[in-house]
Amino acid sequence: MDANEKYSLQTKNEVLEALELESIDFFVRLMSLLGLPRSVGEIYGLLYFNPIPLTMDQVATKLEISIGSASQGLKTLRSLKAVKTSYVQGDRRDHYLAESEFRRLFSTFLNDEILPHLESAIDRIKRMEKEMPAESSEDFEFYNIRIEKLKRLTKASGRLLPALARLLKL
Amino acid sequence: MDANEKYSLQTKNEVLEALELESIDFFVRLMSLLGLPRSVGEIYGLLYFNPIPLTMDQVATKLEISIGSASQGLKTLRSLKAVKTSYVQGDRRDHYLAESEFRRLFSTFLNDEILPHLESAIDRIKRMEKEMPAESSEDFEFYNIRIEKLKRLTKASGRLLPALARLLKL
DNA sequence: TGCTATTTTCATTTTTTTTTGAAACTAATG
DNA sequence: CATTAGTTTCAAAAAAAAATGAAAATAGCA
Repeated sequence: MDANEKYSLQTKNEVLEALELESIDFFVRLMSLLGLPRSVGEIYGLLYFNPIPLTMDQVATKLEISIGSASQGLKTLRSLKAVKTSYVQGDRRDHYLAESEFRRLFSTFLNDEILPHLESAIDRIKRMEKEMPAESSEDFEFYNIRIEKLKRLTKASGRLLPALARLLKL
Repeated sequence: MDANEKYSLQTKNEVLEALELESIDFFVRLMSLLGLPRSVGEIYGLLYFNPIPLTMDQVATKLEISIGSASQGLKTLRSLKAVKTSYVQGDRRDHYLAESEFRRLFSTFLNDEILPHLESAIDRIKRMEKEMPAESSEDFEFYNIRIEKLKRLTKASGRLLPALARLLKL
């Protein structure tokens, strides 16, 4: 089964099918850039171009992934605030819809995934300063410059995060 | 062998050792954020706090990794312009030094890893527009809005890259 | 409350990525 | 130009990450 065949089963509408495929591929790449597994990208990509909310079961069937993957993937997407559940009359299953405001998705991602690293980096640099050789030491200046550069890097990253958030007001 | 023991062999100087360890750990995390393997972070972290250029062999020995990993890792770092080789009198081996200007490292990374994705995203959106349902179609407006949002996303990302580069003038 | 549809969890399997190290290659040196 | 130190390559092994699916947990409904 080649990559293009995978999603071509149970197709009602060739036009939507093509869009869905492009969307899935698009978000698989984007999510993988953010370090998220393929299945998460597939699910988001599928939901993104679906006007009607889908159940977990429908997601798993359409993408031909296990319900375990679907459950895990939707959990990840919920935690990123990248999907919403919508209530559907007379159906007790959860129905999922893509959150199409990327701003929210990215800002959750930045806060959850990047900010903690930045904070731990700041702590680490403080520790490094304590571990510096004596000022009299031959290579003192070298180490000092290196630490200064790390400080500037974290400072720049700190400025970056809000700047990113601002630019993402799409 | 626990994580803290790994690098504590052949130590001449406890102060430098501690700094090296922190540096390695710092860059292992940073590189892994960029999707690069552990060994690449280890090598860069080791070189970053080394006033004296190291040979591939010394890198492999100090980090207790294979020469294959060291060779591969240094190749990756060279391609990212994250290390320089420096000539050492009367020694035919290559001697490696960390490029401590992060600006260069990141700008190579952005150009090599991110920009191509952005460009392929623009192509993809063009394809999506061709695959749109007829304007008369019930869900035309839905699909239209989704594609518009993708366009704005790529446009914002396009603005982001130069903005990042600017902010990284550390 | 008990029943059942739905969802989550997690041990196991599969897939992907990374590392290893020996063989092939390259190039400096006598 | 032959030797050999140094480096790269790449098939195989090891490790890490992701997916599977059955059992357990949960939650809506009668």
